[in-house]
Amino acid sequence: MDVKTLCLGLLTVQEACGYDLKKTFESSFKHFFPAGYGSIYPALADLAAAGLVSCREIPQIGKPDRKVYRITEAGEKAFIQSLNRTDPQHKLRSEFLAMIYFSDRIDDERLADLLDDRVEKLRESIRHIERISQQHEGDSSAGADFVAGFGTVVAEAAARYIESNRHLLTQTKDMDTDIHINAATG
Amino acid sequence: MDVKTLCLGLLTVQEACGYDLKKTFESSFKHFFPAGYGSIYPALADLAAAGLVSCREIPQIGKPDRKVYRITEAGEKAFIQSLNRTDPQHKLRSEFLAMIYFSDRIDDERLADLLDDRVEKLRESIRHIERISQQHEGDSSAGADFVAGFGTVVAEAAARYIESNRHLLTQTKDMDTDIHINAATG
DNA sequence: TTAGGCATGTAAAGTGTTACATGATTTG
DNA sequence: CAAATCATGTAACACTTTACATGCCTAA
Repeated sequence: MDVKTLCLGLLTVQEACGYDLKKTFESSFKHFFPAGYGSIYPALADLAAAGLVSCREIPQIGKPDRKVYRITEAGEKAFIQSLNRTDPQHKLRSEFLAMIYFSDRIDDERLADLLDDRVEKLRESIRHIERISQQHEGDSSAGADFVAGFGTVVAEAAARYIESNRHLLTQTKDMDTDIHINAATG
Repeated sequence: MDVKTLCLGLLTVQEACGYDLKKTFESSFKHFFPAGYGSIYPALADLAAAGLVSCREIPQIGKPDRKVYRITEAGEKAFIQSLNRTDPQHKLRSEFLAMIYFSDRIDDERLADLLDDRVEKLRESIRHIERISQQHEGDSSAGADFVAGFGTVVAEAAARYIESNRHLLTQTKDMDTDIHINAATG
């Protein structure tokens, strides 16, 4: 399940050009599978070379030709196969948590900024998911809804955890050392 | 904040060889920053070449020499700097969610397996964190505790979300289409 | 007039993953 | 007798990120 396969999957729904796919990545996949032009365009070229998609060039004025990709029968098969073959990974790589692990080496002001920023990014992610869910209102698939809900729930849990436990990290030590596993209900 | 910087950070606490560091990655960082020998050994070599750590070789019988790395003053400085310079990322890349997005193309049996596996991995991760927290009982830093708690809370939220909403993905449709944002407690 | 949207890509650098290669000692 | 632990690393591969390169149209 790399960017290539994901592009193939999106093309099972609708034909699209690289620019379109990038927008879909930005809206629906951003919170769990980010991708930029640098991976999408090469992916499409590879898929075309492998015969899994066909490409039709639409001339435009003042812009590069729009290359519209459409999935082939071989592509459909390959995608279904990849859904059944792959053992899906779920990888987190958090520089944020790595830093916090060393919080005793960070002064309180900087630490507060780090925590504030992270919470703000989580809240922004939640807003983003809400926004796109409203746009797709009604016409979204069960999978899309599930994935959006997952992102919201996990981001909320993370944000609440940070807010409820950040006091444990400040160097002004008081003796309240309980970790609040159950945060206040939002 | 790459593997290199993280190794440097661990060496601010205690001198260690590559093998030791790998164990620390396995125990404390596994759930948010995995790393294997293939990244750790080259990282140590780079750090030594840059003069950020020194290396002392201890001869052993029947094993390769144990290379014990100790941080230098330049290394301490570089680490503190990296804690203040870097804008920390927090990246998720989930093939699992990508697959679920296309759940309407997956048959119910396979889908159930995918969801079961993910929940089991989340629970295993929670048990893992609990286990290592008990081992470090008392002598762990505030940062380490915070990061462990974060992992637990987020994994629990994810597992509960999956359990509470998986019925929405099965193709045997009943008309109950509510997303359960607030899952059952405990 | 400036920012943002539309539309394509390449090239190099950076990083991580996986497989390979070796081998004694201890524990079950 | 098999598996795990200790202990090192390299090499090839995969993949992504970032910067570069181009340029018009539209809306504020």
